[in-house]
Amino acid sequence: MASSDPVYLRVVADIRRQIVDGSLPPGSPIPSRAQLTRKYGVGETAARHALRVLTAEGLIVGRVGSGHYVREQPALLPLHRWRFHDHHAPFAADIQSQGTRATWDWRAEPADATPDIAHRLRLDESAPLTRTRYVFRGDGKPIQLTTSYEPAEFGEPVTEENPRSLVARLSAFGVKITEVVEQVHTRVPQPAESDALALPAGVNVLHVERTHWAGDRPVETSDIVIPGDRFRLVYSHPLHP
Amino acid sequence: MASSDPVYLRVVADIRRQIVDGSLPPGSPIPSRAQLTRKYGVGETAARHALRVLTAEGLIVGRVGSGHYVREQPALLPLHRWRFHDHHAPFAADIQSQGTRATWDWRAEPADATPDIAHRLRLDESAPLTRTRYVFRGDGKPIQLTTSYEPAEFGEPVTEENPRSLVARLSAFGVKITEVVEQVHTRVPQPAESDALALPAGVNVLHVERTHWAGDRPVETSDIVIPGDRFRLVYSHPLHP
DNA sequence: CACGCAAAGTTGGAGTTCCAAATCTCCACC
DNA sequence: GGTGGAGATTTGGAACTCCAACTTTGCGTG
Repeated sequence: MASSDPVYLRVVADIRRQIVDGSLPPGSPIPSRAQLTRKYGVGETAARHALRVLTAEGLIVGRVGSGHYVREQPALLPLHRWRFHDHHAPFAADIQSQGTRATWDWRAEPADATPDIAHRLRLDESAPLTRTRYVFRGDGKPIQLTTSYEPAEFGEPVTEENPRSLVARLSAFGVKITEVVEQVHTRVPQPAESDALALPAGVNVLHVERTHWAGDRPVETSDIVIPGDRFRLVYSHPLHP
Repeated sequence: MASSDPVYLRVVADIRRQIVDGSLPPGSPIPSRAQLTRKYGVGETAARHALRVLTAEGLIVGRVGSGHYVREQPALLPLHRWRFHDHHAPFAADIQSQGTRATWDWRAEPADATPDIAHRLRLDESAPLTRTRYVFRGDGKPIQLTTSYEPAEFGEPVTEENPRSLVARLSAFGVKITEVVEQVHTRVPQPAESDALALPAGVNVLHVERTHWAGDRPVETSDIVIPGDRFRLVYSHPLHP
């Protein structure tokens, strides 16, 4: 920590150290702006900026009228991605095993392929699709947003009366799913997602791009958006030599 | 966008919209602070704050003396997590297929188990371990940090003269690896990681916690840290009915 | 003793100003 | 035509200030 770099970084580094090494456990109050200016001999701007940076990093939260506090880090609940793959809502078993009530709703509607989705499903642009948007909830609060796309020719989307899994629905068309591929990356939430998932500042999402394949033909693809501060994805892979 | 919410958010929302809808393609200049104050009729603080927020979101970058520009979003290179599992450096094949030169170095040393690692390897606290730190580079620049832990009893760590894969090394001890489990989450980089990986502001890392199992015994566990803005993890899973 | 209210403290939005360091532009000079 | 330098811009750090909205605390009154 060179003494040459910005003073606000000195404050940030000092508080961050205390948080990560445990001397400031979750819930502890952070000195107020006024106290920081005195304690570190810096101006309001630097104190304020330091608090903002720590907030953006997700280490602390501010409560208007009260103060800043070390953020309670929620436990990272495991989502076992393959274990329940032939389940209508693979996530439900995991969520419920955590003692949380899992619910979800969805809406299917016709849509035209965007360039991205057309590429993922190897279709022509603007090909007719069925788009289904799911909101998965734990104890009523949204915790996963999924948008699923499949070629319109598979007709009958998921309905209240026909809540069968994808594998079951497609087998009615003689299509046998042979492989699932998931691509995971992380990104900043879009405002709508931030809103829907009630994400605190500075929390990224995990974005899973899942594609079901029947042989070498992609038959369904989804975008799955998950709060990055509350879940971890679990993939297991047996080795047979 | 209610007209009641902070003015700086009006600026943020307007610029963000132009970036995501493509009217401001990567590389385009963003109006300067002075121009923003005029254009939106706000004060310096609001203009400055808006630029800071967009920077933290990773949408723009500032260059001192020049201006702010829409950030070039690097392509998300795929890392196929299982395909090369019995490879000394599974990532090398993927990196090289991208036309990038892959290199790596490492240092093995004895260490005592931390509570976390002890739990993951089902050992007693402070049990003796071999800790190996890898730095993987693409064209010389660090792109992946890995720390691997295995019980000290497996002796002989990876050396220059003995660069065999984990599977091969352990089979010499009669230990046959049967399963690999990877747990993926995302988090803010630690300062050291941010430094080593040269991460731009606002970029999270993907953290993969990988454990190799021999039956129901964990025999190796690693923490793998990857820049979240440049890679996506690819997991594929065959379905056999 | 209990209750309510006022005062004090705190966050977050917003404005203004000053400055160092880097960059860019353009013109004058060779 | 090329080169160098001066001046204008721009970012990023920092200071100070004002204010609305909210929370906490503690005191005084019934």
